[in-house]
Amino acid sequence: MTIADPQLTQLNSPPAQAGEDRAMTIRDHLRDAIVDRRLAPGTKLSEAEVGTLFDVSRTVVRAALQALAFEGLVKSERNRGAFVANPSPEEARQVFDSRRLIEPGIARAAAGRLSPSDIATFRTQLIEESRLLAERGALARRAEIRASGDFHLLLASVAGNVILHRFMEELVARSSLVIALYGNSGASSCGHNEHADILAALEAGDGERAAQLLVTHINHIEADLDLRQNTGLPLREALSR
Amino acid sequence: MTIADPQLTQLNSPPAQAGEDRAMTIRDHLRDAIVDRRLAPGTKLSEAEVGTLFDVSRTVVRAALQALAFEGLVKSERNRGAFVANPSPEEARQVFDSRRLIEPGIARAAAGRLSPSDIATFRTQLIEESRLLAERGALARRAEIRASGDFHLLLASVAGNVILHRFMEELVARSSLVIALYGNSGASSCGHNEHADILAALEAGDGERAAQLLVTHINHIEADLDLRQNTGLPLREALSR
DNA sequence: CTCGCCCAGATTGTATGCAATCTTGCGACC
DNA sequence: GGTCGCAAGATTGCATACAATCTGGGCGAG
Repeated sequence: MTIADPQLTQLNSPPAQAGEDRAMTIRDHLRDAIVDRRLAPGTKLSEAEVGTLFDVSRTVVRAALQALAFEGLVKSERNRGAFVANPSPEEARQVFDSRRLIEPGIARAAAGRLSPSDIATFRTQLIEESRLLAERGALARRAEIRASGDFHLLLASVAGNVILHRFMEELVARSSLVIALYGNSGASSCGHNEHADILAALEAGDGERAAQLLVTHINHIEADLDLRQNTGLPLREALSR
Repeated sequence: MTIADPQLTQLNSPPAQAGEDRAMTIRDHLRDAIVDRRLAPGTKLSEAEVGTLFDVSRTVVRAALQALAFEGLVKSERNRGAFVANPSPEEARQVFDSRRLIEPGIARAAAGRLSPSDIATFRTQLIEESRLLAERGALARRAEIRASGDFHLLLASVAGNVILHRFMEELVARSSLVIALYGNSGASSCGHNEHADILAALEAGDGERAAQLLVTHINHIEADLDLRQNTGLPLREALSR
């Protein structure tokens, strides 16, 4: 354990981690850390530092960072390095606009393909969400945001379109970032039982209603944000970090 | 000019190409070649070979190939290499499903934001399409598919959502691949004057009509494909190449 | 005291070398 | 004659070394 940064624990996975792709493993760890807000927006991700933390060479780190940059979670500047993305209010709006456009269609598609096993998975998911909602503490809060996103990803998965699923993965991840940045509520971001209502509509085969509920749900999430343009200072990530 | 492969011409760009990103340049060249079908689906993209062609090291090539893999234009297999994507009929359907979901929303958004300068750009674009439509030959055909895609990208650009624009870039590129693979028409993929009709609706501020026309347009494109599951043989890219 | 230049340290960009893995052709054995 | 095994070649995965570029501080001129 040569870990210096307490933010990034649970590394050093079993050394015999099957010869799978180490870059993707690092990408996933970093993404989790970003979405969980253990890594604040604007944080510099030095290749050497990340490489040391995961005990790999910069080559592998670069691949992971490139992947995250493609997903929009990391902003990479030439000859300057990679930073955790710091979405502007405008970008935040675009994320939610995109979701309002895509998710209703996903809901309609999912309504016609929901299998009993899917329903079971959804129920498990909702129970987990409730459990986390009841808990207190920053840690549970993180897990809750995460779980809330998983619900939407599950929906996309059921819809059966791999491309849209990937789009949703990106949008959900970026939403987490945005919520972390601009969320100002005590009433936790998602929560409520809107997810349950959506599932109910899906089970009833009413894709149209599920779509409508989803839009409302997304609106609620966005309404909880403070997207006023406080960032009048574009002086290079101005004091963002 | 140390180019061995006649498929890839127009390389060796001006040596003094500003210190910008060489990996992205290579990515763009490869993407053009794929979309133009100068590189057939299934073609192996050896790191060493590509590196030689562009006169860069494998490091840079790897970055370019990784980027293309993210976009879905290249399929990368561990320890085996990168290949031009060979979308299955199912993937092809998902591409068009995705477009039917996203593009109408883009059209509605664009309808409210169309500036006079946008209109001028659209007109130029349409003229270019007509010109290419009139021409004969495989080369003009390529350029026509390309130009047709550009129309849709222009639309996404006008809509003003960067995220959706990137999604559309990916979808349009993959559409070109699909059309190249499964298009069986004499009636060229897009063509018609559906684009002109869509623009007219936009100019009239009738986003709803533009959206409707766009869906019809996409349906026409897809209807021109032969998506029967001829690939009953999943024996690893079976004789695809 | 302020402004500007310049140099040193740090960080990223790229090339290359070596190890690991896959492919393929040949030969031995059944 | 066919099948399995194996070894050589080729290709990718990864690490490291070096070059290019940026950042920040110190020094000198005005």
